[in-house]
Amino acid sequence: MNVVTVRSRRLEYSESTRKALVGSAVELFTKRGYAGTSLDEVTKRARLTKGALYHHFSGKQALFEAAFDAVENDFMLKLTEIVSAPGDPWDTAIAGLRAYVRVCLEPSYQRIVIHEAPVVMGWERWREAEEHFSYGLLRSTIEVLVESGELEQLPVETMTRLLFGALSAGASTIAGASDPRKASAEVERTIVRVVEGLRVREDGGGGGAKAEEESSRREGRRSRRR
Amino acid sequence: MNVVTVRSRRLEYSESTRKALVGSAVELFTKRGYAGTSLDEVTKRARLTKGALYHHFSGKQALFEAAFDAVENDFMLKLTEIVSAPGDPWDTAIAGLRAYVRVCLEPSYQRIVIHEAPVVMGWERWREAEEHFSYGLLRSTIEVLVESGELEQLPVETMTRLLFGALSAGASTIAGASDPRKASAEVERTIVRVVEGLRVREDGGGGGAKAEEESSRREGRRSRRR
DNA sequence: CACGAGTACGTACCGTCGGTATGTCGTACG
DNA sequence: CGTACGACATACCGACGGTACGTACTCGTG
Repeated sequence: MNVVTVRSRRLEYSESTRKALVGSAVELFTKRGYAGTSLDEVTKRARLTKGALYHHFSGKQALFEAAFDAVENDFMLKLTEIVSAPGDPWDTAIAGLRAYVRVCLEPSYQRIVIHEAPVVMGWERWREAEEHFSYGLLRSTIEVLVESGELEQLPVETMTRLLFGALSAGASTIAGASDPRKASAEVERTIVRVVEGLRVREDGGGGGAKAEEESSRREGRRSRRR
Repeated sequence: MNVVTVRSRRLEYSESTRKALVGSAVELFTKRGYAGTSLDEVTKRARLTKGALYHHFSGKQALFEAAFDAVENDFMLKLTEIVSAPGDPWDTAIAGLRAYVRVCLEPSYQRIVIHEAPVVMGWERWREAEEHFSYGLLRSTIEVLVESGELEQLPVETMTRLLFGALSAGASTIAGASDPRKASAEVERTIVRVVEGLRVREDGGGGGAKAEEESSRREGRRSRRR
């Protein structure tokens, strides 16, 4: 039984055209946005026709989602290896934050993932997709920090959302700034400061007082939610 | 020269149809989004035709911006009076935060202002428009807090952007949650905690200052505790 | 009151674009 | 070597944004 079937030439061609379509879509969606991009443009740029497009994708939305996945996969590889690197969890998390801010400078990520996707795919579906990418990454990072006692005991889900929103806004700020380098530095500094504001302050006798004060938020710790 | 011209009957009619169009647009944009709403639908719902629409607005975008302005004006009135109320700046700011979270529960604000507007109007134009509304409000609030020494000395512009992003994300979270009331409470608590993390730590003894801060419902806390 | 002017719409139409139906060509396979 | 199927191309449809033009009504003026 030949488990590994010989890659036929047909499949190779097919995959190639598919990649061409997605690549073209990423470029055009980045440049002109979803509504501003016509499928004829996409196929023309890929030296194909709508027939090819509708053979590989069920429609414009599906093409967009493919482009979305492509962009996400592209950028998330670097981030995962940064975040999952060994070392002090706090430091690696901060490093991840900085790296993410840099990722957000990429126009394709900026426009497709952050701006257009929630509208095109619908907010719910976008959130669902993001679970596998940057959002999930941020979430797991926060989870680790909370469980290791570095971060304040707050609902992880909510905290992730808020931080994610702040990061996205920071990304937009940088991308739209007249001096991106300066903006990038400011965003980095501010976001790091925000996160440090959420850090548990271990001070001599603070531990006891804090344990008392956390009485109302026990659930955030245990419940895995759903 | 008659500065106060007599309101002619025609102008009254005209204004009425204009309002009908905007109202219809707000409803439909909220329900089906920008792309999912056809102008024929909008005009039909307002018992008019495209002729009327294109007489009052230059196109679909302009209609959307009118709807955007209407929604913003509607909700920002309450917020401004909350934020500009006399009293301890910190407390009123926190109250404003809470109020804003509640505003974000409104579907029209959620969809039109937060989600669709940046894509439809373009991010730059959206930001510019927001200067006159919620964004500007948040910014001036933060400015006051920084100048009064309550908040950490960070770039006001950047801090506003990040906080605004966090708030928007919180709004989205609430709107998309299966239990909006619970989500709303969590978002409120978390965002308040984030802001308090940015508060200047006036301490004799490290973080001990936050010992009794748990309830966040201390109204009469105007003692600056220097 | 007559009347011209201009505004506030309605109607018919055009171009574009997403999507579909159908044709065609090459490759794998018996 | 024929045939079945996958990988496209081509032609076309309907919906929708936008435009051109026609019309009725209002308002100022003599």
